[in-house]
Amino acid sequence: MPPAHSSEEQFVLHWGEMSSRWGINRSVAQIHALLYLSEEPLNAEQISERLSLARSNVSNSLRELQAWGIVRVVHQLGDRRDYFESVSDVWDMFLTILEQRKRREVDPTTEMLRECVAQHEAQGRDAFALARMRSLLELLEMLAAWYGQMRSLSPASQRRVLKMGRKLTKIVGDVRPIRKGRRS
Amino acid sequence: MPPAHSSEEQFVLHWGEMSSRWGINRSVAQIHALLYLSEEPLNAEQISERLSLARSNVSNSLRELQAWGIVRVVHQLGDRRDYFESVSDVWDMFLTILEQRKRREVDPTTEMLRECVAQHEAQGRDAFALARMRSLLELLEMLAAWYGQMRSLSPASQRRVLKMGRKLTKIVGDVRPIRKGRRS
DNA sequence: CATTAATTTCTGTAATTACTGAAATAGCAG
DNA sequence: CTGCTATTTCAGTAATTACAGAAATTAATG
Repeated sequence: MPPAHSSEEQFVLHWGEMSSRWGINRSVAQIHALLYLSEEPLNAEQISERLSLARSNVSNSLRELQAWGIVRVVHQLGDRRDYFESVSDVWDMFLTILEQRKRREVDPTTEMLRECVAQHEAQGRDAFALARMRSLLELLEMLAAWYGQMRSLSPASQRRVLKMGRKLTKIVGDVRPIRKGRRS
Repeated sequence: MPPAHSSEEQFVLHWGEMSSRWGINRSVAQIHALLYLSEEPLNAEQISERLSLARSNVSNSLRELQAWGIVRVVHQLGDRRDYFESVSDVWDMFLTILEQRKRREVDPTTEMLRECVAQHEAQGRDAFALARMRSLLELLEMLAAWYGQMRSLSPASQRRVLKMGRKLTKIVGDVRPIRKGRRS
């Protein structure tokens, strides 16, 4: 075991703690953190040792990370074990996670809403509820459309949009940088 | 109880199912869904009945919804019970949730990263790990900056940015709407 | 100040989710 | 085919989280 609490370990540990807020489990997050900081790929055995996790747990967690698309398997010559490495580009990683979250969290919700709206229209009873469902659906569709367009830009342009910020303010012609007094 | 499986109920039920993906619990989601579809505010008793949940559960869930800022308490004249209603504007609701998630999920992570980077610099051992932590931190800070600027726009302008989409493509001067062949 | 209604806090239980260790499977080397 | 190593699946256990019901608190009314 490496010297207790190197700052790499700090990071791995903290990343693991954050995990619950992000809706993934600790093992998965810790493994990802470890791989992200590691210059060379690691195999399951090494990960299992470093983090004191059961091999089976490591195996499953690695599978999940691969499903998310942020960890890849690579091979060393003359070694038949699987080695794993994290996607290195943070922007790429961010987009990948965003895409996955959209797929898992937003898309099914949109689909469900569409069905609810359709069904509600058919039996057409409560106009108020219908209107509310519709505006929710509209929002989700607008967001999805925007996301789709951003995604169609080259990574370079995506970064550019992100860095534009202030300039956007002018383009969009906003005179009043409103100061919402809401809550607190 | 309304006729089994009106589409309002469908919505409430489905919303409850989605909840786990969104990282909140079923009761909270169901209550929010119910309030969102309800034209008039409801009190805890009514909610408890409608959804067959324990009063205490309803009470706690309502508190959580208020903490999220998407449900408010209102009062009827001559009735000392608390009545609750959902924020009605979906855009407002969206921003509120985004803000909260940033506060709970992103900000602490950023803070933690800053500490890790500082500490790592101090003891300055593994340059590779340090570089990776730095680029992660950079990304988070960039996103936070962008978010801050968007938030400073008036709601109207925010919507405008959202609807711009295609136009942004030109402003940002992207010629090649890249088609990333990544995965499937 | 006592009574009653409304709400919250607390405690135990149920349900879910995460994890381990053992057993099974897959795949390569001789 | 046989033995060996890496990986996965599975079944049981531990830990966490969600929830119900009772008890306690708060607040209003007469």
